[in-house]
Amino acid sequence: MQQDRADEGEATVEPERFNQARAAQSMAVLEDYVEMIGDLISEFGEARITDIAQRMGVTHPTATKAVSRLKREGLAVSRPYRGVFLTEAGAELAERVRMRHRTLVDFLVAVGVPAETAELDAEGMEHHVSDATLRAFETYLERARASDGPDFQD
Amino acid sequence: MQQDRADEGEATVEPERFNQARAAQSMAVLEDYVEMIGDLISEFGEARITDIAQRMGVTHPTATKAVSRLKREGLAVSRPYRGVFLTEAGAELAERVRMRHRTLVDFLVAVGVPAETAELDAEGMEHHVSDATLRAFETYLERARASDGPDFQD
DNA sequence: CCGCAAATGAAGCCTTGGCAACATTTCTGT
DNA sequence: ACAGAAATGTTGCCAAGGCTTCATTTGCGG
Repeated sequence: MQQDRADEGEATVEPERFNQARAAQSMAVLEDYVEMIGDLISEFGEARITDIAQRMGVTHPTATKAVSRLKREGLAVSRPYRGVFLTEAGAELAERVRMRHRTLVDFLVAVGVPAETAELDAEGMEHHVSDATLRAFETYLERARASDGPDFQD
Repeated sequence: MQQDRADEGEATVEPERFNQARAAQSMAVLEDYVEMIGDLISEFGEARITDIAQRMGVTHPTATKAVSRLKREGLAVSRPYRGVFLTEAGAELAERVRMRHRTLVDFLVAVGVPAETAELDAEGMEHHVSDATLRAFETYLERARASDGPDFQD
């Protein structure tokens, strides 16, 4: 293919950016479910389809489908008419997701985002926060806490 | 429905969070395309399907379908075998998206995220940044610039 | 002005993630 | 112990956003 116009140098790397964002997006739902299942297990010892569906704000067939995918990906296990449980990989992912979520929310609040908004935005943003960025947030939080930021309300 | 367990108070609002994230997600692709089309129009005076596809990192039928959706949503116009153009609403959205993207990247860099990473992460994150959060970022940037941040490497 | 390559369109397929409707299994209370 | 309710599973539908393959239109060079 010859593009006599669209190759100002960046056009070559540009697509990669979007592909990466799309990849992150495909993990997003899995992450949400895994985290939610982890929460339910912590609270009740098991995660029932009904509870998952309710908390995720979807109908139960949707939750079932998601769980199937989790099982296929080796993140969860379950038997018919029984609760859903996380595999080791699933539990690990859940923990990572939970920590990332917490860090992001704390960070947003620290830079002046209202707590409620931070919670809402974090839900969507978190899946796109890379390790490098997360580390930057953590560093920022440490410094902010150390220097007791002027207008930080933590 | 009666759930004797899953109503610790927060279970009622929880789903809303996810619904909102899902809604944002559904706009994400549109936003990307609109911004990209805006870029192409700025550069070449029109946006050709081929160029759009190339920059988005997708095949041309995918780009065509996306443009169809944009047209349906009243964000773009086009005639068969001709370039794609933005409606007023589309141009407005493109501008908003572009500014939000820029603010987010600047902000990330300001808090210590490496420039390249910031660019990559922003691509996914931006679609979930609410106006309130964006304002907080802007405020932060203003202050940081004013006080010439102590340990910020800008 | 005509042919051929490039660009665009059209059709059909896949997966994901929603949904509703219906079938089946568990569980619970009498 | 059993009937009805609740939970779960199954099936089939839809739209979005990918893809490939094939048809058509543009537009350029000879």
